Amino acid sequence: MKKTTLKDIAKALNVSVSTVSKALHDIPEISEETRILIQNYAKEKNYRPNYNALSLKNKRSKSIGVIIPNMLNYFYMQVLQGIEKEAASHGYRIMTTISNESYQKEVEIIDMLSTGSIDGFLLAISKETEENGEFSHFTDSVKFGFPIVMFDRVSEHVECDKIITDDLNASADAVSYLVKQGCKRIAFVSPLKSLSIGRLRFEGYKKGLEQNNLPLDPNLVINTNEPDYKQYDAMIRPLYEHKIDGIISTNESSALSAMKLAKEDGYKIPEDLAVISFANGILARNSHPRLTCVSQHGEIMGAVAAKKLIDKLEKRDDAKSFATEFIETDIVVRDSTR
Amino acid sequence: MKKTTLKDIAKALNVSVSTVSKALHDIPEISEETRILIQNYAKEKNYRPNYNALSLKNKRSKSIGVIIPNMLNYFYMQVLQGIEKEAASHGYRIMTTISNESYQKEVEIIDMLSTGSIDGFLLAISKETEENGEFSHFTDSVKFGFPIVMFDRVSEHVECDKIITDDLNASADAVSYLVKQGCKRIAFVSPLKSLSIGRLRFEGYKKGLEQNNLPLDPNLVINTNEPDYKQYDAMIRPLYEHKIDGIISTNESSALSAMKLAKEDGYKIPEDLAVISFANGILARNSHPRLTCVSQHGEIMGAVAAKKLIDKLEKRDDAKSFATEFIETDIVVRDSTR
DNA sequence: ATTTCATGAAAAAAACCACCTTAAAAGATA
DNA sequence: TATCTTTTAAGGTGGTTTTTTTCATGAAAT
Repeated sequence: MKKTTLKDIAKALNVSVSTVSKALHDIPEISEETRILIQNYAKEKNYRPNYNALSLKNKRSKSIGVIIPNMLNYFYMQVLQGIEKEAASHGYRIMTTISNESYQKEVEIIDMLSTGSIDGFLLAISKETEENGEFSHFTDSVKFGFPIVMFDRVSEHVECDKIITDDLNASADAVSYLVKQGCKRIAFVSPLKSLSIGRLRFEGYKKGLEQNNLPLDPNLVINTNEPDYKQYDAMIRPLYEHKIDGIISTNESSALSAMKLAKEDGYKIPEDLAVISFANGILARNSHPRLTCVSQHGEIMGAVAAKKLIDKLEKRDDAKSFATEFIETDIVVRDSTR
Repeated sequence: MKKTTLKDIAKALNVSVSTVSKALHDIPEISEETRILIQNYAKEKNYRPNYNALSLKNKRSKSIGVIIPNMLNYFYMQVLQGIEKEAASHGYRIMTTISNESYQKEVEIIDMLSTGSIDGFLLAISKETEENGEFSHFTDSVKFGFPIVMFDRVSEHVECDKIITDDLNASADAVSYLVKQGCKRIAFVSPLKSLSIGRLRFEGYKKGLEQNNLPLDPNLVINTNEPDYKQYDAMIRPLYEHKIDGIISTNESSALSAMKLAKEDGYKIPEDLAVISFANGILARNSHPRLTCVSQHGEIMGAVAAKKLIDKLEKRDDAKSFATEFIETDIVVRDSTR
């Protein structure tokens, strides 16, 4: 079976193509009689306009390109879900791609999608790109009329809208939260040193200590770039020789590693050691004890980012001015803190 | 800045549009000199043919529509990752959508994408659709020339290619594995009663018992439809009054619930109770004890499904004949079994 | 009362979007 | 003149939009 086109309808009803088009758009120059006739027939044949023809004519595809660094990440999946829902509710479809943390892949994706397939990008910068500081593929894309809204992992070197977690303050708040629990020697554990989020969370940690008149002890800081598990354990273990009573970790699995090692060293959680972690994913809900988290609201971040891009595409938002929006965090208290 | 079109190049070099097109396609009837000139200019201007124009002309978009019931599912994300990689390697892009387990959403998605946006579908059937047995949107789609390859959750009522886990035999194998560990009273715990995978795993459980000459004790079977956590705990708890020594669960969180309750009842894992679960996700790797799993190779499933669809689209595969392919499972041994 | 012509509605035709294909024409060479 | 190369022009993809054409009506003129 073949999809019905305007031409098919025109031929069947013995009218011209333009008459059909106008009738379906309720344009008044078509007589009531003809219009009803055409509309009924179109409905009967389940007519749907061809998307490619529309895109070609309108110079916009009502599609959004999404670049995710890594799909096996609960937070990004929440963001993606938020994007998909928001986009769908505005009649946009999304093309999902994975950069796999590779700069080269990012370049290829942008090149491949900048051909009328999409109207703009939603993306989180890959690790490699963030490390090598090469952002011209993004700025070029914007120059060629494909607006970008970055989420979570952003760069100050690209002029575009950005939606991020207020990592700095969230981190500082986490410190304050632990202090209220009575913690005095709070460690910071992060494998995200080279990412902007890693830096901000570390800054927030320092700010939090300062706000609470606690000293910054370098012995209590593990700030590194994704080591393998064994290395990581070896780095974390010495912490426990410093009588710590609180840990802030920038991701879930760090927190789990730290808790595992702490238990081996005889710490009781949360009595001797309170643990709070960024990223409120599946692990946090299912760990023993269940993790207290700085919850990042990925779905909201995705929805906000999508909305922002769509506003830009539909000119409800000034194309020349860019804003950075912060998504609030919550502390979800579970069993790893008192 | 504006994207370069064939017309732009033609005007700039003072030749006709078709000359440019032919030159870029290395068609021999264009002179060496002209060809080089045009190709260089095109490269310089970073010319890319417009996707919509191509799709319109060729009546194919080189895009695949993917319908996932739920994004916050590690297994489906592995599948999606496999799909994306395989598709990208063949020059296909994917449009990712979420049915959110809803029949209505599924219908809308198919309707929205069957407009030239995509050439075919990769999908896992939503729970609601599987329950109400209404599949005409799928069969219609196939009739209208949009082939479907189903993965994981499939239906025997739709004629199309299917890629599934060999759930029945995987489940039977899991029983045999536990029996080899010395288990004699093996329980089956599943919240997926109404899904085809749930049924098959239960069949496999029964087959496995039979193969090992063990009786089927209804007291050892919890087969239900997604209860809430508390209900579920209440259903599982009575198991431990029946002196079970093994558990097969059809999903990770069931296994974790069961292990939690078992520990509360004084069972030691894996000494008193061996636990094996379907779905080899993040939870399994991070639980205490770490879960032995029937690993499903989601990425392979995605890649195989994508390959199958692309073969069909490019007529390397007979459009009229449909096959069901099984993806092998492995048992990944961790600490919840001996 | 008949013809003429303006008016306006309704419908059809044509142009355009960017690209590809193919048939035809032009030009060069033998 | 015939043959071969190179270029041009036309037509098609499905839709929207602008321009043209058609046709009926009614008023004014004969």
